[in-house]
Amino acid sequence: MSHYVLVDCNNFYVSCERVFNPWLEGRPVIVLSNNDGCVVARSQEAKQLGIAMGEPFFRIKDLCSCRKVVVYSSNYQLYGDLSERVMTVVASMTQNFQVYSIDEAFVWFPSTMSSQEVVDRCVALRRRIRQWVGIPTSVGIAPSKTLAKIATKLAKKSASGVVDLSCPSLRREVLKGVPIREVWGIGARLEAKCHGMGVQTAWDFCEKNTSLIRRHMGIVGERMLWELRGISCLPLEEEAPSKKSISCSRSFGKAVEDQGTLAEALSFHVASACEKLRQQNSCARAMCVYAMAVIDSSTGGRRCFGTTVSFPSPTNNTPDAIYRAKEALSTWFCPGQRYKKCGVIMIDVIPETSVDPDLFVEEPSSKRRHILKTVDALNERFGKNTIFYGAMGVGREWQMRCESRSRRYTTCWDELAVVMAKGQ
DNA sequence: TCTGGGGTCCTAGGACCC
DNA sequence: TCTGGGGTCCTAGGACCC
Repeated sequence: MSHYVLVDCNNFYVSCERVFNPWLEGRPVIVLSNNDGCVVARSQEAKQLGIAMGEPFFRIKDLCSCRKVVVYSSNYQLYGDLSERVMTVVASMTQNFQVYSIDEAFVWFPSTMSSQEVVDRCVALRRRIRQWVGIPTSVGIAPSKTLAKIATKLAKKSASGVVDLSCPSLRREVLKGVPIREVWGIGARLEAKCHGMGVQTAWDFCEKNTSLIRRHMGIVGERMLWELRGISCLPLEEEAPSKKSISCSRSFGKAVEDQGTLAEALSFHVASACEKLRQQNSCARAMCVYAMAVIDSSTGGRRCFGTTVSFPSPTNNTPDAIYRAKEALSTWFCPGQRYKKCGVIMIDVIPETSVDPDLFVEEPSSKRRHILKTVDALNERFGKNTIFYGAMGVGREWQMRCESRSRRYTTCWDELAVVMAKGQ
């Protein structure tokens, strides 16, 4: 039986902040979503204060100030960079691994390795991530990904930070104590369905008849069943597949009412989306351009405006896409609305290599492609938006709130950490 | 005043084809 | 009298994840 391992960074965003601000250790710390909307990461101390994941910030503002909770806006450049460093360490110590999210990686070890060898490797890996990057992790080991998820959850509460669920009898005891909602893939709806079938714990689920689960929960349910029984159905995906759609959107710091500002914000998102397309060597056949307006501030009622534009030929060309987005905007823009958010979604994304040249559309010359590559390279090297299109605007007053962002210590020359030598 | 952003997979049903 | 069998593609909606 081979071994699936999940390496999960503890309270990742909070841990990133603590790397550069050690005084945050032992204190309640939270990190907010974009636009300082809601809570997306909490330190252990903040969890103990009863602050829930996803809680809107304005509701706990008072609690935070009276309990001295340290509040950060999210700093994705910092988190993204530290995530890459963690993944580099994982890659250096393992053969087969999958980056699953910004703070998680699955690792696979062959059945020729004994459980003890796997545990030893995980302990070493965990120690090295902590020492080289400064991020604490929890590691779970099991015969399937779904069980490894459960093992990792237990590891968060264990002293060693590593939990091995390879032993079937141990697994049985553990699963009896795991509520079905905590199983990977069970959300609110499926939880209710499970309760309806008399399933309360992961173990209850394991004991159900396979065809019954198949009937009620489809192929997804059956896979979960086998995974929980220790038969792996979800393989390691080492190559990140290309995205089939790419979306860029943001809420505004304050409501926007004029077309010019909306056009700037949309151009900004189009530029990000095209950059992402080029990064994965893809083009989009079409693009959805939309904005949301508040129609009733008392209920938060919203109305969505938008259109889908088909490109004459699949593209990842920023200026062309900006032109089309502005054209689209003028078809649905409605004066007097208070827009709260806007964005674009690139759809029908295909590999650049499979774009057939169109006889009737002018081919983007190699010169134009070269310009885009150069822009991307400059922004990669000197920081996001070092150079950008005029259509994206300069002041960008529409940008979201991020009132308490920490410095981008590892990605911005102007924001490096400053170390003072102690005077004599 | 006030609630983020970015994705994936599966299924069912309709349209259409041979 | 009386209407097959097998398949694909597309879309909308549902559910979930971090």
